[in-house]
Amino acid sequence: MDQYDASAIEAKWQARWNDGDCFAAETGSDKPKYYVLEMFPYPSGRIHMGHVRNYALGDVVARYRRARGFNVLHPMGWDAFGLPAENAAMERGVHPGQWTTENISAMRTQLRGMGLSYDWDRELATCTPDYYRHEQRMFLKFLEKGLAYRKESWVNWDPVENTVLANEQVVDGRGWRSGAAVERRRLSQWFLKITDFADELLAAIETLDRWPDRVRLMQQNWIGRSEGARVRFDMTALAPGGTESIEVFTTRPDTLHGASFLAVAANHPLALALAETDTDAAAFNAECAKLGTSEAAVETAEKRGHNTGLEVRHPLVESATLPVYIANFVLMEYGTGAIFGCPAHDQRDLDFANAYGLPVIPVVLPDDTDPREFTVTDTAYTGPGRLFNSGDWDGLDVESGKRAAITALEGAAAGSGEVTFRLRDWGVSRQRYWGCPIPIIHCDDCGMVPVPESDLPVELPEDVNFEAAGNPLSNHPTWKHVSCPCCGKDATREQDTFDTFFESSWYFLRFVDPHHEDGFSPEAAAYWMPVDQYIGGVEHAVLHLLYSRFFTRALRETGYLDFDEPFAGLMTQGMVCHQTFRDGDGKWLFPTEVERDGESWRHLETGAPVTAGRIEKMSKSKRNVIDPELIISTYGADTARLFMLSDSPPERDMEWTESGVEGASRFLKRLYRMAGDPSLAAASGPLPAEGAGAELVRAAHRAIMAMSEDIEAFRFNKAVAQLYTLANAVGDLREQSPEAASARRFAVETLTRLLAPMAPHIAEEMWEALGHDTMLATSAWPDADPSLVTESSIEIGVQVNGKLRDTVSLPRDADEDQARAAALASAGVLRYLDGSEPKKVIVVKNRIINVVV
RNA sequence: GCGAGCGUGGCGGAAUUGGUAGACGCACUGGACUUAAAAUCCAGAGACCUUUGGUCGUGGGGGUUCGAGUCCCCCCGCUCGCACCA
Repeated sequence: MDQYDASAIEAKWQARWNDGDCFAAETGSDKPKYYVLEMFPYPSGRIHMGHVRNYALGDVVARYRRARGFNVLHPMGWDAFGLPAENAAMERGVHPGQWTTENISAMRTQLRGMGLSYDWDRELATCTPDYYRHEQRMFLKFLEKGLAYRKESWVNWDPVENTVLANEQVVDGRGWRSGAAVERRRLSQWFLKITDFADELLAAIETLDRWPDRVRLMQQNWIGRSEGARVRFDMTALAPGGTESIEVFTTRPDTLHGASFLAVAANHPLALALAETDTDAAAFNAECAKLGTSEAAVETAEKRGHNTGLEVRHPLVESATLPVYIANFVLMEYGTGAIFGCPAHDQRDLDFANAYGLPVIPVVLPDDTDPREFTVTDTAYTGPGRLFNSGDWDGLDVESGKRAAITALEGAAAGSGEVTFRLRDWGVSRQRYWGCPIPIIHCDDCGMVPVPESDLPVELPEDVNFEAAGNPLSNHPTWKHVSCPCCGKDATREQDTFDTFFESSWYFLRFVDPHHEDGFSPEAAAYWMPVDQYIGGVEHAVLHLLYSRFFTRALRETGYLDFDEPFAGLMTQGMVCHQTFRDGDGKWLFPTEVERDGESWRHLETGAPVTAGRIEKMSKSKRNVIDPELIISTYGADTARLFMLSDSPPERDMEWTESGVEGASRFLKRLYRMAGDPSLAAASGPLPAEGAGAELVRAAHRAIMAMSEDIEAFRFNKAVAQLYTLANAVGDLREQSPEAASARRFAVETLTRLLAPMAPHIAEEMWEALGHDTMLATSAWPDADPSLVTESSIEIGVQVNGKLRDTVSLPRDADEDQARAAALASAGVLRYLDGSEPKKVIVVKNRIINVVV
């Protein structure tokens, strides 16, 4: 057998798989289905190591399930709308569509070179009208159902580029490209009513038992459900803006008797009304608006307020009144934009009360505390206890107090129990060209008119100009001008496009039926969905994964499908990291620019010393990237894939090292030599039933069992270790006999089949070398014979007083007397017994023997 | 601040319900082969000691147990998520 030539072998098998159409998902199969999906990539132009890891993981699952007899759906596509395409258009004058298409074809070639078992017939790109026309229709259905609406909201506006910026594109308050100070601007935006599903999305998290706890928790926190009460405080006199009362949300209605002030947000309607006549209030509001809500600003900002001079009545205590402040720590975005302050039991309220000399009235008494000795000065008490200073509620615990308060509020018609969520509706409008057009027409007479279904898709115009500032769709001379579908009058198209998360919220449904004229058929969705295993980066823990969960429900409400959860199993992979390097000037260097110099590093060309820095996530800015294409051309795709799976568990960050790649490559070459051993091809006799050869056969069966368990539990690093262990066992069998050769052949064949999901090309080549004319890609997984998995005798540790002193070899399942006798006769125990009887002997079958002396 | 997770050799990491800590790999050391190197193969390897044996050892300290990486309590450190959420 020749030297292992990765590129030739890999090309050969990729062609054969392709010719055999080996990875097509079957329609109408009676096999159980399995849908494995990796988060589809943005077509940036080249794959990076994160992709390699993601797809290597997914392909193991796909190939394993296929071998296990499942009808596997394993598709790939392109999340093809987005900002980088527009930037390329502006910087290089190339059309975003052309740029994207070229990138897709380059990346498709790269992915094909990895030998991933995709059903390429289902490939999709979200930027094609054939894809986005379906989501335009979905949107119109949402609109019909009241799940989409338009309203004014605040956005980050870049005054130089005349466009909205995403939060990530605002750096230190300035546009990332223009450098202009970003303005807050109110714009009419489309929203999807994800909040309608807040309770449902939260409750169903419990059913996602094959999701990482971390992600489930993040979604819970993001949705942020709070139970409490809405309380109305009436003004003592009519306030500016015709304000008769202020509504407040609280989670602690039990502390109402401790209320000593009311505070509203600086952009609360009352504050805005006051500002019209009160210059001090106006100044305060302006100051609050400037402060911003950045982490640092919040941390250092003191609690400040503006006393409006207005007063409200306490809703439950006759004749009691409270002053009303505008306060910088009250947010309009949460609850009602107003709070009542109970300084004794809320730290922020206490800080505020101390700053403005407001009363601090404790109403919750910690257990076993004397009320006369309980005071609150600097630290609010938020723990459990009994109510006091609270009239009828005195003596109640906090939970009972909350219920009593809600009952009392309802009785006084001053409030009621309420649940508030942190989750906000999803704003989907973007002032961008390279996205899906929102299928709405604005008519002066008819208002907002949906584009009739027969006119879909609303396609992006091709001839756009990126030279001018602003949205190219608005600048286009003709595109926006249409006649109103209702009255026929001149009207204009909506010129915003959808947030690109819109496309990724349903692509997994398009894959199940990629040529269906309605996007997908309910039957195909019912058969394939949910995705059995979804794999991708944890950075989508909230956004994409929450949007998709919402979208699935919205599609349920609009009759597209009849289930709730799109992803039954989720695995979040860790990042691929690499050492960083800098030269003497602190400039980042590529790993390909440096070489080892004993213990340290030097520049490959200049020889200048190089500082090796931290191991960090691969990123262009720090240049600590390795191009997958370089690895594949040097070592082959199998090596890259195997190394990705070795050593580190998939959910953890891993370090890409040259020595690690070398190790994986060495191992594959060793296996290749093993399979090419001519003595194996000649071996044809029966497998040995005893002796060293039989032990090797047993080892192979153990490997099948262990490997299967490890793959199913996504412990791929351990699965790789099983391969090494079996390979070592093959090497350890020195016996030269026909029986040994048969055993060796069986072990190497097993090894080859177990290797196939991880390093599929070389496994096929080995399989062929072993004399087979079948393909592993379409072969069944080997079965482990349970009777051969267990070893007949085991080494058991013998402890004296809990410390290991010896080991004894015992038959499996040896009884207690036998184990005890063997232990007491062992040299390690005799040394400690010193002729006397042991106090006690503990025997744990097949595990341990502990002699207590 | 709140919430969650994690601390195991030089490194990545193994270790069912508490039961022989360090599987497997990387790096390392020695040997074989070679004129030599690479590759390959074989062997070794937690630390320390008075080395047929012993002591220590899973971030630190205590506890439960015949027995603790694993369970309980208290600290220390790191990572991630959310963050003026009423």
